[in-house]
Amino acid sequence: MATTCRSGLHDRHDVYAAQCPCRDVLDLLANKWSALAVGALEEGPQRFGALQRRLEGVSPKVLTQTLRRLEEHGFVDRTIYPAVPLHVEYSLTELGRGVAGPLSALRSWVEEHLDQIHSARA
Amino acid sequence: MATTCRSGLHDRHDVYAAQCPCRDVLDLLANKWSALAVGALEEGPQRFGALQRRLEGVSPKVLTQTLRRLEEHGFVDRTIYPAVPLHVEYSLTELGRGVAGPLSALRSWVEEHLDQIHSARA
DNA sequence: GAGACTGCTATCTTTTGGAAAGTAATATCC
DNA sequence: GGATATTACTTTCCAAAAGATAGCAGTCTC
Repeated sequence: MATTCRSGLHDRHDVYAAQCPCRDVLDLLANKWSALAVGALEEGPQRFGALQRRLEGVSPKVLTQTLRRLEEHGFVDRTIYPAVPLHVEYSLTELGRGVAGPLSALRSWVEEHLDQIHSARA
Repeated sequence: MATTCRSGLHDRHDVYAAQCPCRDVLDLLANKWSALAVGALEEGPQRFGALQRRLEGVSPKVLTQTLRRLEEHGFVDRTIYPAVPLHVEYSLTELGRGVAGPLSALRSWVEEHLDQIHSARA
């Protein structure tokens, strides 16, 4: 079996290889709404409406898409409580709590360096 | 002057606020090609062609766009050496070297956890 | 003069993003 | 009993962005 996406002596995956499934995962995670959604869920399980309010400006369509893709890849759990009105809760899986670190670092970096970025503008 | 994008006791910026300029920066950086480009430039200044080969599968149009946006925001320097054939070099600014950390962490996390992600798939 | 090299633009098509409105299944209000 | 509210979405439509492909300008080599 060909391992086109592995490289180097340690046989690791390589995001720089076009054919590596890493690319799809990076594409999913390196994305504004995913970064914000995972960050929001870091504070605990949340309902659709709460997430929508937290991620200011997200449309329900895009939020649904984002959450479903995160769920497909195993970063988020979706739990339905069959109450009325309908109650759905999203939470991070262990994997989700894992990426939360790097994503949080990126978000924080942006917040902390915005003033610098502003003055460095061309 | 209104500081709609600042929140909390420490008067920091907030990526969750729709109107905060943070959003634009997060959108620029939390993006597949930006993450890969900054990572490639971490190894030293590189020419357009070299970057194109490194970021397997990127089209020249998208690479140009990505580099120009990174340049506009002060993450990348573009230096033209008026030689023949034309010689253009891209390199990270100090700000660029700053984000390189968080972005590298994200890329590495993906590479290191791909197997887990694969088996966690729904 | 044919081709190669570099760093792009220009054009076209496909995909995605975002705004707005609609839906289902109750529950409660008046 | 009809109107309205709630939750979590779909659906539809349009605009913006991403991606594939081709071409160009300028010069050097063969």
